Amino acid sequence: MADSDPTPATPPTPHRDGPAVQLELVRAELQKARSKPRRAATSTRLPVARVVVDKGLSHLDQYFDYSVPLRLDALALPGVRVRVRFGGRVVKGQGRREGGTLIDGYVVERRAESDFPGPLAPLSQVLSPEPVLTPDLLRLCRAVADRYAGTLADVLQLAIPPKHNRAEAEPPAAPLPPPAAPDPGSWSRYAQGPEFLRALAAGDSPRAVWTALPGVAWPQELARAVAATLASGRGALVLLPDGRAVARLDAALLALLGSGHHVALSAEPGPEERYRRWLAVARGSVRAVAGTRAAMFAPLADLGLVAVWDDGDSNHGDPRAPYPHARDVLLLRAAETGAAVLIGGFAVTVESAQLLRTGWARPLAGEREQVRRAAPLIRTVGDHDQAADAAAHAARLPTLAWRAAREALTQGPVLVQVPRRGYVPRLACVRCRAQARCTHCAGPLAAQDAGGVLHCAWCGRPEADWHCAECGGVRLRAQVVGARRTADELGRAFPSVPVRMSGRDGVLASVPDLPALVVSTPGAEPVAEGAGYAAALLLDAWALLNRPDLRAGEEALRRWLGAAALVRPQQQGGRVVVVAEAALRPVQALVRWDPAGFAATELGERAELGFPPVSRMAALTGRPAAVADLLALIRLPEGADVLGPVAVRAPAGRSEDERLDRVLLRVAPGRGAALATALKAAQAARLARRQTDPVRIQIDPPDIG
DNA sequence: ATAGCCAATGTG
DNA sequence: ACATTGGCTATG
Repeated sequence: MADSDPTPATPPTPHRDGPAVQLELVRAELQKARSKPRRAATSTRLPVARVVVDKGLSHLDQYFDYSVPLRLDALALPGVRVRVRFGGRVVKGQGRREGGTLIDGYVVERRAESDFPGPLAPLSQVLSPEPVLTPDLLRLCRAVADRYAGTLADVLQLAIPPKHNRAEAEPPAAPLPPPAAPDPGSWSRYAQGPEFLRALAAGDSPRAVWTALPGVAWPQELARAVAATLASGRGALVLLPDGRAVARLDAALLALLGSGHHVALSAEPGPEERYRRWLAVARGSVRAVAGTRAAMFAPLADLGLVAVWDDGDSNHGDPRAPYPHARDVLLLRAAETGAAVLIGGFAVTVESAQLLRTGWARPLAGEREQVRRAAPLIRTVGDHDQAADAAAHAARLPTLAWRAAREALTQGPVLVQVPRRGYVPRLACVRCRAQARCTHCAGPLAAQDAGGVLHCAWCGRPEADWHCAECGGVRLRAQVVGARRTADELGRAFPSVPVRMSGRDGVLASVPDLPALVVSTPGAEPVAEGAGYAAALLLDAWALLNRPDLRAGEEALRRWLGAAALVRPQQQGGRVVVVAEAALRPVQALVRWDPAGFAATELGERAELGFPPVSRMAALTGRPAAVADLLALIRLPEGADVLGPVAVRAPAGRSEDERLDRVLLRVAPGRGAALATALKAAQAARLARRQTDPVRIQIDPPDIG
């Protein structure tokens, strides 16, 4: 059929306009004008290119065959980026095509013939000879698309960075020979640590959930795991929640291995450098990657280890369709390649607890004695006890916190964690902490700037004389005081001590080992040089715990552990004061430094209540009619629950008809794949019926109120 | 999505 | 009789 393709060869289309390119174009046009349209000279051996087009529509999630013009025969190899004409019309009688738009795609296969009965359009252009979509990467992206009920094109967009000519023109570097297996280093603090490294170096694939001991050794420990894997002749991939963490592992890898064995893949170096490094991975020049979530697709061949640090951090979830999660993509890769798995952090997620419970992964944790040796002393204090000292009282510090800070400040820096950045004008009852809500619509009340009159943030009604619906109290307080104001107040409470801030507008990587108050929002805590912080105060802990989220407890503990891990061990005077009720489970888990136990308990509870990750869920969000339409089309797997729909709050300032509904679908463990398939089919059916009002589909949504 | 095709509708 | 518009369809 390709032989009968009568399409004339299309002149190369410039993707960059320069004088030379334009001249070439003119020449080509002239030639076309002179000669009558003639049969395309197509490649003789494998004249058909199977192409995945870069369009995310779910009913277009299929391959399209194109003929390969002779001039592109040698270039249009599997994996290369191409440009094709898409959506044109066959001119009657001639079987010739015209119109359509040029879109990008990738060759996935060269074939002798097509099973498409109609005439094939020719490839318009090969954008670069670089085979970026390798068979392994294609298989992975397909698996991710299926798992998340998304399209291959959407996933490819996340997996393959935009091309950069300059970087591509550089010749590939030869890979270094594997390094020697490292000694265990601080892994010997873990009973199973040295054995884990030995197994990696020997080419085995152990799988572990690693509860990291407090301190700053984890980048070195991850680096050793990478080095051990490289020593076995295999590749290693480590994902971290942010650029700062990537920089730490990068430094540890450099120190352990020197340069040339690995690359850091994060947004920081800019698109060209990022592509250069990605290419170094794709070309096999380096065998180890430390990166942020986009690196979850890094095209490492012969993968020996996939690792993720702090998998509870929300940065590991990609916010773009189809919303893949770094940990889960790594687990897919491990299942496909048989690679070893290391899921590490100070905290343990319920997802990791489930891997332990099923026996799929083994725990890798310090013995009690090691924990005692590494962890600071942790004290709780209820937040009704306010320090008598006037300044401390103004800074809302309980006596114990105030004393701990004052003493520790003679020894070194003190970390103060406050749970959210900026001023948060949400109000709560001083007495019982219940949130102040509108009597009409139950929306949150907010303080109007000067006058002090309360208004509902949802319906805008003023609330003249508020009293607490729970306890009848009449006094309010701001639910969370932001980092800036906390810093101001602490500055007044400790006038002789410098105050530094780390948060949204400026994250500090580290602070010197000198007396200072370091006010930070969770996740932005700087590392304290030297021995670590002398103390940490975890303020307004109740606000973290009261978030209306299934994960509130887990998330609060994760954030506290992250801060507490930066404090000196108890023997060196390290102290943590958490301002929260001691009876609460996450608080107890912090005091006992028992993240794994907490996660196991939490998992048990989720199992009882039928919550994820024990059951699998999907969230459908969209306009009510669209959600109902999709719901009507879906053929749910047996035993599926439909929860909702409930109205989710319309984006601020939008009108009523832009209100969104959300439905949660819940299936038993093991039915997740069936649910994804069913959703994808329903979505495709909707689009085929031209119901274009969008519905967002999220598998395993990270936040489900 | 999006371009192209056709039929229905509107206009001179 | 012809132009304009809206719905429908396939995309190689």
